[in-house]
Amino acid sequence: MPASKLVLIDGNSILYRAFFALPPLTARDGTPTNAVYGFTTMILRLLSDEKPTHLAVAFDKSKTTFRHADFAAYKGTRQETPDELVQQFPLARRTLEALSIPMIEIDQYEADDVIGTIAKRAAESGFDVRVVSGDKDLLQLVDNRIHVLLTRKGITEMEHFDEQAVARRYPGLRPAQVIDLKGLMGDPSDNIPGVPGVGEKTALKLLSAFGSVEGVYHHLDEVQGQKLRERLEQHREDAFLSKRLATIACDAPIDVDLEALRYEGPDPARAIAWFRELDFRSLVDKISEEMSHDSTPPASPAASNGAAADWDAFTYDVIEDAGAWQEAISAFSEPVGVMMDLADPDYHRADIRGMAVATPKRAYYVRFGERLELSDVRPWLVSDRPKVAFDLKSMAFALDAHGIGLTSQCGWHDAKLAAYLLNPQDGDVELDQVFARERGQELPAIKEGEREKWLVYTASQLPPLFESLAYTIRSQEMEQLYQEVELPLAFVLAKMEITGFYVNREKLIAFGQELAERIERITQEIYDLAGTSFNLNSPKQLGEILFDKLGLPAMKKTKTGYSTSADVLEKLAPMHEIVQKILDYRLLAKLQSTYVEGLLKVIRKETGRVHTRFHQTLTATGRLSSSEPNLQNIPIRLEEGRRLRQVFEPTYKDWVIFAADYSQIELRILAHLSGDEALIDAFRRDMDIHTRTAADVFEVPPEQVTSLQRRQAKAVNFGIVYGISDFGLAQNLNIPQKEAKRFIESYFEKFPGVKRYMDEIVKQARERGYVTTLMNRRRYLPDIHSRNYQLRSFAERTAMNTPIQGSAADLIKLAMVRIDRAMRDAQMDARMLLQVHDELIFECPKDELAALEVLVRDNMENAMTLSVPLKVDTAYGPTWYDAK
DNA sequence: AACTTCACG
DNA sequence: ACGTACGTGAAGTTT
Repeated sequence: MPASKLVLIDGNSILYRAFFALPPLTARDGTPTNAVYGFTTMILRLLSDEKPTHLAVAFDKSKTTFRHADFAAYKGTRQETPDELVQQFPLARRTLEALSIPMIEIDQYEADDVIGTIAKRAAESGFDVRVVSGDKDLLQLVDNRIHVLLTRKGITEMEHFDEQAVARRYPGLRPAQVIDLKGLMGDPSDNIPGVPGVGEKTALKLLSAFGSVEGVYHHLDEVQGQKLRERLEQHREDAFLSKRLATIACDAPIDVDLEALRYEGPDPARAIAWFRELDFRSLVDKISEEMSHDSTPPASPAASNGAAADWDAFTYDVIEDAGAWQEAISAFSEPVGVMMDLADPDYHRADIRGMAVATPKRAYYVRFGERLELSDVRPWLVSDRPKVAFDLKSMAFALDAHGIGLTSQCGWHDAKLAAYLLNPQDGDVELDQVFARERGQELPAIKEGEREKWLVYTASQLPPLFESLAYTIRSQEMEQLYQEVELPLAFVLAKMEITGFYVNREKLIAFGQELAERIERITQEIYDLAGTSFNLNSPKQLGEILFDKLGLPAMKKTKTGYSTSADVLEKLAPMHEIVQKILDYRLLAKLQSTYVEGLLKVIRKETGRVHTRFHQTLTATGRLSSSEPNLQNIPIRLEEGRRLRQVFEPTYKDWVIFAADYSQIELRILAHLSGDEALIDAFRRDMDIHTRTAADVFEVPPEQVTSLQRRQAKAVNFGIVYGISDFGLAQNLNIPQKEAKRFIESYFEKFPGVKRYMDEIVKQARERGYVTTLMNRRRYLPDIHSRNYQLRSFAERTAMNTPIQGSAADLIKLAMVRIDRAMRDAQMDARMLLQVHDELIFECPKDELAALEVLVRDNMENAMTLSVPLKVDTAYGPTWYDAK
């Protein structure tokens, strides 16, 4: 049994040291945080290095202490504490609260005295004691059980002093003599006088000869040097006063039970939430990481709130009949974690074997079979009893196959959605990553034969996980976004995935055959022109043919060789017949491999439909993405590709495909966010925005805008939304960079509000470390402070783009939730099929078309009230192609 | 697994 | 002097 180890920290001293040692640092609201940051990193370092069993931080309580009664000028030369530091003391206290570290302070005593008193008492009780400070005075406390750690240059580096180390630092000095040393030398920083003319060297010599201040004066006549003797004589009072002032009171009236200082580790959720508030991003990661590695007691992080149950000791009951099920659920009052036991990791083809239902207190595995069917648990699953899942959409999908339709009324929460809102830049994260990051908890690996136990254990941990996440969601004002948008949307998306989109397989195959013939023909033509056959799909081989064999000029290089991208080939097209054919080949090959073959692979035999997956927790901006197949990038720009849309048909004869898309949604949002008068005016007048932009930028009447000018203005508008650069615009328009620069300057002159907004949002990103959307969706931009130009510029463009792109995502998501609800209320048969960022696709019986049009338009246009109107265009037809 | 290219908003 | 447009997914080649 190792001895108990008490670490005592001199809070004031460490905060001062950190404040002066670290460069200015602020939280998003401008509050200075550098001292707290240093203080916190130092404490975290101590926790991992020293592994204390007991811990406390001492603070000075009041400005005056018993020492001022003795000597009014004590610490009289101290500069006023800078305001930036004063502000950080309350933050430091809150930090300690968040880390569950006790604080101690006693009226009329300094932190030193508190530390000295407790240190001595603890040492007597057999503790190993470590005192942490930046103040050398504390060295007087050193003995064989008490060691002192003094900060060195930085803040986390510590010098460890035991008795030998003190003697090395002050040759021949015993710790108890530190006060005598101070008595003779004085200490300008505390305005302790000492004996003038006596410095460290002299004082040490005197003390090695006479042992103490008292000894020195007792043997004053033996002191070498007349001048020194005179000075000592003259300042006898000062010497004794100085020694008294330097002496730490180890008998302060403190009523502290040492056991109350026992340290069980912080509650990671609390710590992380607080560090987030302070914008200590690196510490959020660090604490998650450290805690996930450090699961051994006594520093078990979550032991204090009983959150992290012990895996080895974890037990659960198995429920196999309806009676046991009823009994189990009737006893739950708090939120229950639920994990479905799917037979296949792919939720689109998964069968439900069982279900884990658990809280940290009671845990069950529900096994479905003859005595208990899924339908028996249906009432509970759809009830409003609070339940926490991880990835509700997949659960809703799987349950639908059993006739159980979850809705937003069913009392569910989704920890995955909450985690995504807090850290969208992490992408689609798995359960274990969320536990590690949010709770500092390492989930056990799923071992052979322990699958059920793993599911039940994990389910039991979901409620506390969600509680942490929800706390932070609320503190970041994203509750509405979570409650009213993302959570209900999960059910809408599940339904859309379940519905799927009917694909006419015969048409698709016929289209593929047509493509195959054309590809065959064009391939032969290219080989003839090249004089050799090669792999047309290989940019490397193609580059050799074009640039080496045919001697065409290489315009651009990639990491690995010549670039053969479309924009390069387009420039080369006039120079050789082969180039256009290669472009044509690429177009056809893309359609064939990605769309015809790709789509054929994912048509479900049973339904004749494709069931895309919408990823709700993936993009950094809040958009959805779509995969297997991706139905958000079906060709439209070129007629050749657009024809693919003819294979997407309604499920039933006499139904139609109905499409509704927002007109210029991103520029309208920019108008709203920036408040730019010209832009707002343009939208209020419902003008063609690109023509209006061209008229302003090129200073011609709108009627006289040429098609080239409009095209260029359109590119400028895109550039603005993306976070413009002259280089990017030049590249896009294939014009000189200088000219692009003139366009941009001219744009900002005509739309000064946009310029102001762009400057402001970048500034805000720098100050807060993140940007937000209309619904408070947040994206962190750590690179905004990078010294690397490229990274910093990228972060700045992202700062400009994300509020626009993300707000558009908020808007259409909100519209989807409302449309779904309205369609259900109206008991429509029509179904929402797809979302493509600014448009929604439905299939609809012809006789519902008029009602659907009104319902959809109304909900899309009025999803939010902005300073410009929102405009929606609609269309319908027998196939997706015709809904234009 | 990384790279290139290209489809969409 | 630097070297980019914002957000995605899929296919094919090369390493």
